Amino acid sequence: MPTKVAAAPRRTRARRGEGDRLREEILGAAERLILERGNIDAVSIRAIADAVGVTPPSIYLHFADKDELVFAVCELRFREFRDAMNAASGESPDPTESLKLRGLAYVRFGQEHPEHFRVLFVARGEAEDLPPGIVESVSLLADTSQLTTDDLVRLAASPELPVGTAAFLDVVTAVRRCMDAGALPDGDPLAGAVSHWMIIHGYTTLRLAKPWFPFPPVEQVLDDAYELVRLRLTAGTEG
Amino acid sequence: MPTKVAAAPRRTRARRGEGDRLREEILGAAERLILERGNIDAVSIRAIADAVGVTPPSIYLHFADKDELVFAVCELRFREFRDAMNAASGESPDPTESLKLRGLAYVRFGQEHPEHFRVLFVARGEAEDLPPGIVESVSLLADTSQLTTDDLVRLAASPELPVGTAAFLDVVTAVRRCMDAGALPDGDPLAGAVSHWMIIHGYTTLRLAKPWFPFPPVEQVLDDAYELVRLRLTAGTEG
DNA sequence: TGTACATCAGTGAACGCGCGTTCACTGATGTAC
DNA sequence: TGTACATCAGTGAACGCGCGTTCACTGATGTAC
Repeated sequence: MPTKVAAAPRRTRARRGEGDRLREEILGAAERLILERGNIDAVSIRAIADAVGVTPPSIYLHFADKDELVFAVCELRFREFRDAMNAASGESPDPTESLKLRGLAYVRFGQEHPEHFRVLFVARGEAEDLPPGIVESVSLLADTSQLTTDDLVRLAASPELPVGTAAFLDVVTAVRRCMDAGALPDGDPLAGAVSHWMIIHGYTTLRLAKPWFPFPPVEQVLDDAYELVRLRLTAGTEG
Repeated sequence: MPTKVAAAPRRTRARRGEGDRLREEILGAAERLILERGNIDAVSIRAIADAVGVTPPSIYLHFADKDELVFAVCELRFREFRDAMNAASGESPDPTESLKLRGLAYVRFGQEHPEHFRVLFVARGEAEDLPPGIVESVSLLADTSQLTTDDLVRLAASPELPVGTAAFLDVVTAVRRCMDAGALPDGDPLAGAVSHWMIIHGYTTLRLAKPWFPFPPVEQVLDDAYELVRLRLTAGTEG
């Protein structure tokens, strides 16, 4: 597995105080390379340095080691992912349509950035190396069903929240809005959001893994996902 | 990432004509090592040879290269996976219960053999390197809705079918049985099976990727999956 | 029954490679006087 | 305005490592006569 990459022309040296410029360029190149190649292990420090037009040791001026660099890239991409979801969601004033557009954006993100998607949602989660702050933010999910829509919006906007949790809270809020509008029955919006996530995620990952399989069109899955949320909200209030 | 493994005691040499014995041992060790470590790339030829108690070149007596070995392991494990599904499914005479048990076995398989699961269902599917025979078997799925339950059973039993396709046909058959028993409405059992697969797969992969997240208990997901299948069968006959 | 020989399951040493990371350094840029 | 100097963004060469794979070989096992 060769890791050669068209080397960028030697870049001009940053001026004093502009050291962060290289940091940004490294992040950009790493992101691009991860996207191009399949595996994150297949992207080497050397390849990243080459792409930026710099020597490998320069990377260590900005990141302690490879893990720190990979983590930084993920954070960045997770933020972009969340923004994409919210942008798609905002394209319709109708909460039902808005939730479906959110699902559509999820599927599209997986299709268009399969490697970043893999890093964000598929890479094995180790119990030992939890993202910082995730434990607190999860315990906070415990009683979202008591919160109003405004509470949820405020919560999702907290800057100290891990971006993954915030992105999930956006979905909870979207479900909650459907309930507010009377489009979905009252119930626990978190349970509904989880159901939505599961089926959309299943569809996205299976399409990536088995591209030859005759999966149904995305519109049908979005409709099914919506009805599944209804099902869960109803079942939840019954039980 | 060290790849050292407790080396097995030097094994006794196979007798003439028993060359396949080593082949089996290699497959067993490879399977075990893939299961232990996360990544399949993290399992080296050397580690496998060590675990078997043999030198690395011996591997090449039985497999052309590493890819061929990995493929053989997957085939083997896919068969075990399918057997596990069918065994679980057979534990109840009730078709509804049987379908749910099948889903439960899927989730359990993912939980208990996360790395094999990853290899079978998560690894990126490249359009160029399709498993042999998959194209024919997929085109064969086109009109399963016309087939009787017996037809489906016979089809799934065809020995020349790729084991993945066969395992999926087992699910189609399970859905079809629910229709036969009147537990589910008439419709396209293939569409129902895909829906079932999507949500169960989504649940399984998300639990693996985000072990800290408060996902609902598996029983609830199995119930939801069943109702989702009903939803799809109904929607399919309407549209 | 004894022996020469072909077969075949493995061995041992080495190959070239790309990797992450370290270390001593260089030379342009800005600052103090 | 001119110069000595500290700062800092990088460089270049090398480290030790594990990898997949190759190649010439060895020595036990079975077979033919």
